[in-house]
Amino acid sequence: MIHPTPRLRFAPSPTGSLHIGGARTAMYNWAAARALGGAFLLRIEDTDQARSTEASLQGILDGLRWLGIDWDEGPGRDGGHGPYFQMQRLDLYRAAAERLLASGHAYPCYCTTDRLEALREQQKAAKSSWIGYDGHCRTLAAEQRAEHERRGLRANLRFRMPEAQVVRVHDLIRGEVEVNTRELDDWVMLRPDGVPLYNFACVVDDIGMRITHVVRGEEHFLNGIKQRLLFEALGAECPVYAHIPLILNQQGAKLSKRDPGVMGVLEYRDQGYPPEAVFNYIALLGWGFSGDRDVFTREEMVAAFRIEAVGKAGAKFDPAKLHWMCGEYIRRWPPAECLDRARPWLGTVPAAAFTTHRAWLENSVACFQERIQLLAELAPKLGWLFADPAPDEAARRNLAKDPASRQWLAAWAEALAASDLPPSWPQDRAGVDERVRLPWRKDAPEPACAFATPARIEADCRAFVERLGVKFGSFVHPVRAALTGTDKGPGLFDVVFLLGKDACVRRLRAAAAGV
RNA sequence: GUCCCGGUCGUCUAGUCCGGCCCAGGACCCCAGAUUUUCAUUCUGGUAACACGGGUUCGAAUCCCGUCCGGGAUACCA
Repeated sequence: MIHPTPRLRFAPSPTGSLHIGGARTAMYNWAAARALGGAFLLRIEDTDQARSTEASLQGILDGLRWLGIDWDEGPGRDGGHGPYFQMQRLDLYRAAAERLLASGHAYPCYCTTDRLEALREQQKAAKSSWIGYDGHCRTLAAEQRAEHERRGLRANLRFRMPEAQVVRVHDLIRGEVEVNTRELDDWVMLRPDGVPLYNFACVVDDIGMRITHVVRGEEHFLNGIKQRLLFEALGAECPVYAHIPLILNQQGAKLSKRDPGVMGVLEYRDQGYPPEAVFNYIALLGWGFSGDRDVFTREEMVAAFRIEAVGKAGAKFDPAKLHWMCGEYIRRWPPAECLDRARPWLGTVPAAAFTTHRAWLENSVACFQERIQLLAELAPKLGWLFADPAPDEAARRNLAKDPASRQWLAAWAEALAASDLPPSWPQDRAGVDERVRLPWRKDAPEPACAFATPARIEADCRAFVERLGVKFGSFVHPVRAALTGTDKGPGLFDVVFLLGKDACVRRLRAAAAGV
């Protein structure tokens, strides 16, 4: 037969947030669809009415969009195979159920929940090797059914599984696997109220939506067997299956939203994880780009992705590598982009600075790009730019280390007061930062600037320190402490350049005076 | 219990299909060193793995069997 256009789907139930596992499943389906030149659709499996919520739905859609996983068909994008919400497809399930009832593939079951529960208890208590529905209503005669109906009992519809039949499936991940239907029971397809259960709705929709490949978590492997039989019963061709291994927590069990350190996709967004880093990291959970590369773009992933290349073993989620990945991306951004991206987390930065001191802000951010892994880490590191900082413990130590340092600070304050340092925030820095891009690297060409550049500040400083007759290092530490209130941060001459004359002089004098 | 799947450095993995190029490569983490005014970045180096036992073979991480360990499934959830 002619190969149909590949069509893959991600089919979440809106009963919670999009977590790492779901995101990866969506991503692999998406990447496979793109790689195969097919379509990626989103179907919402909202048949669990008790747990489905609108908020969850929105969260899942937002999470997917944030990661850059877009869908060709689904909510908000009609592709002619909708509706894409299962609760809007009830008549389709009803019709399929009628057919299966007529063909004998399905039968009504009048067993009560109580009886079913008792049955399970009994099977467990007896340490039965087999647990499941006993087929009580499987062979009900027509008159018995009529009798039950007369008494007002409402039936579930069950699928009649073939007895002891070996079903052979080819799974893209697992290869050939045989399962005996003996292991499976007659499962419920449809509730009395017409709401379908997972396996049934899934198959009816996969047929209706022309799905060709199903990529999902391995917890669905046995469902795949049930579904294959249903496809056959409905006279439809079964899609190709790929059951991918689970993502594991630190203990090696299925990753749960309740595991410590594990968050929903949107929480990563809110904490300033770059989406492409999260995407990149998640892709690596069970799949490798190549033997020697871990960092790649979405496009590169699509070009390289093959479902069969996904591993068989579960992967543990490692927050440390995710953080590294985030830093890796942040460092690569141009400062302007970093500033824009970090804007939502820069609430403590005076709003005016974004318009009047844009370039200065970019320079400031640039000085920290190699020092952060999450965008949320930026704001706390920028405080000293706007207000004279109170020295932290390390800074106090550096200030107190050498009693003579107060004289140096005072002396350098006066030297700087007489120098051509750029103006301090919020004074107008008139094109200074446009001309001098930070962080300054010693091999970079010296830019033309009306004010002292980091390179000149350093040269002057070294000469000054030499005249003073002290070790450069001993001089620099208290200065940094006085200027930034801490012992870490960008190169000191970037700091002085960014801070400008007034602020530097003021802080050095204050520190010299022991304030 | 039963069925299914898995098991290469602490972690993610390459290599496994078509045995030799692997006394096992890359990345994260960790450690040491270099650069440096701190931190960070960068660079260099290091520690560290084929779960175990048999078998097949001239030769096995790669093939076969068993054991152990781990995970998943066994719903009127998805």
